Amino acid sequence: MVILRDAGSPAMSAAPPCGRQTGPLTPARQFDWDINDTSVPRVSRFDEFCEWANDHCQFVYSPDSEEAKRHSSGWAMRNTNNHNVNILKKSCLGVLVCSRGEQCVLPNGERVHLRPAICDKARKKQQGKPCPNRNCNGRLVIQPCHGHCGYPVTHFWRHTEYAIYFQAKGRHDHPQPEAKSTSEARRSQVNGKRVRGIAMLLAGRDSKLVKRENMSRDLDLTPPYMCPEQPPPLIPDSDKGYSNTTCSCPPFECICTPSQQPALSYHPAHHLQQPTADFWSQPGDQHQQQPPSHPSAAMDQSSYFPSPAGGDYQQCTFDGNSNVLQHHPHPYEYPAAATVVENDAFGQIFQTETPIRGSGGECGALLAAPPELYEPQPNTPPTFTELCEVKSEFSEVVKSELQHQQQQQQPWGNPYDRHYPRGGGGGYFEQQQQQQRLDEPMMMSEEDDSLATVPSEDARVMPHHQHHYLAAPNHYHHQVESAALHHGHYEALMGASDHFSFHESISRHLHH
DNA sequence: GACTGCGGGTAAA
DNA sequence: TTTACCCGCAGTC
Ligand SMILES: [Zn+2]
Ligand SMILES: [Zn+2]
Repeated sequence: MVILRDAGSPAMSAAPPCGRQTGPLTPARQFDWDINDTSVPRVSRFDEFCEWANDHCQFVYSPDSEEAKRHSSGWAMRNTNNHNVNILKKSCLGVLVCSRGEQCVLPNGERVHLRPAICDKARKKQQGKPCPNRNCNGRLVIQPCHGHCGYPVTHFWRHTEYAIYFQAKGRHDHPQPEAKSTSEARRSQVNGKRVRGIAMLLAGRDSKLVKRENMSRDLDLTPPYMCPEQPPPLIPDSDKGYSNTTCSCPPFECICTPSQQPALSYHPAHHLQQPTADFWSQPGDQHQQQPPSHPSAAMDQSSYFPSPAGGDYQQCTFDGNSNVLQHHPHPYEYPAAATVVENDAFGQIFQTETPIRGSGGECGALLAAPPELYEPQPNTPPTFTELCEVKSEFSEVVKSELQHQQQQQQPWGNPYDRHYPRGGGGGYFEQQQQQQRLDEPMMMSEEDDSLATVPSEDARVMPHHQHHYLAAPNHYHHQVESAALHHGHYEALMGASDHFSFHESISRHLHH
């Protein structure tokens, strides 16, 4: 069954640079679907893959999109157990920055924004290592993400036979980490190759990002086209009982107003491109659930894909762990994705003639480290091997120095931690935190589980452990000329606020 | 070794 | 009950 939407519908799609699609720009975007919906709309055109999705946004990718199949993202997203095999949830790990913060400036004026390792073990190793900026004696620390109501931004991925649905919740309150391709390139180049674009690397930028940013500028894309500050809420206000200037942010159900938007918000060139939903598909007669009562969803509401999550809308949800499965003919699993080739970044990375060694001393404090480690060697840009050796050698030095600092009651802290000593702080928790830094690099996040919320009613319908991905034919792709679907679902955010207490898990770790 | 996805489990609200 | 997080496993690269 194919349901055409009015071509002139207010729901017409916008055409941001990321997830680009043809169509007029429309300031008001609305989301016609939610990742948790019982059914999601079929679309006739897909979004271009958006590597730096930010803010509350949604995309529908082709099932053939390698990036989408890999659930890749420029942000460092780690898997989260939401106890729902049909919807993959990932949460942001933030960015690896220098503990000296603003004081640490690379020769090219950029700052160190490394990509946190997804693996906990690897991430632990990263933290506390000396800042790769030769002019700096800071250490690498994680700047956690608080972009989703104080919690890390979350990404949700859902696969159907016909498309891959993506939904992001939250706006990153930290700089972009280096792109994955950059990080991978660096790892693969650790053995000996001379690194020319080190500043670029350390700043966490690659050609793709730069390219996108440039594209963004060229297109003069500004909110609301990129990321509306106040896009329509996913759930009609009337349904949730909020005014349209508020949001619901569980578990606090905060009432945010536009003025409460965090001042610090990073807007990569991301885009709220929505695919054109030409019709709503009906995969079968099962689970005909009432579709969302979106004003914009003026279509046959009986033709939806059943949702693996089932149930109704939830906004700013943090996922439950109900075991919800198959309720839907196209479970989440799919064949292993093919390798994604991202080589242009690599090429460009090593073209910049910016040695890591700078001339100045932007970062003043000295560290009890072997002087040679920091001694300027103006004519010999370091290789990554050197860099890693330095890191490695220095890690022990750092460790002992940290212990010394602790003894001296002058622990170094992560200025990005919510419990970073500010003013007169220094309570029990903070002391514990400091201890944690010394004994064991802080494990920032692990798999958090959450799920794209799964209403329990529908949850029980799904059998457990059926992981079959049905190859997605593209046959519907050209069936209908577009009407549009788009959106701009957005939930007002609290953003990164100091009033949020630091993660309980950290505290748990501290007690060990 | 690192990334990725899965999933059993805990704790707190 | 919901949600965030812990932790281990297995497959892959
Ligand atoms: Zn630094
Ligand atoms: Zn983030």
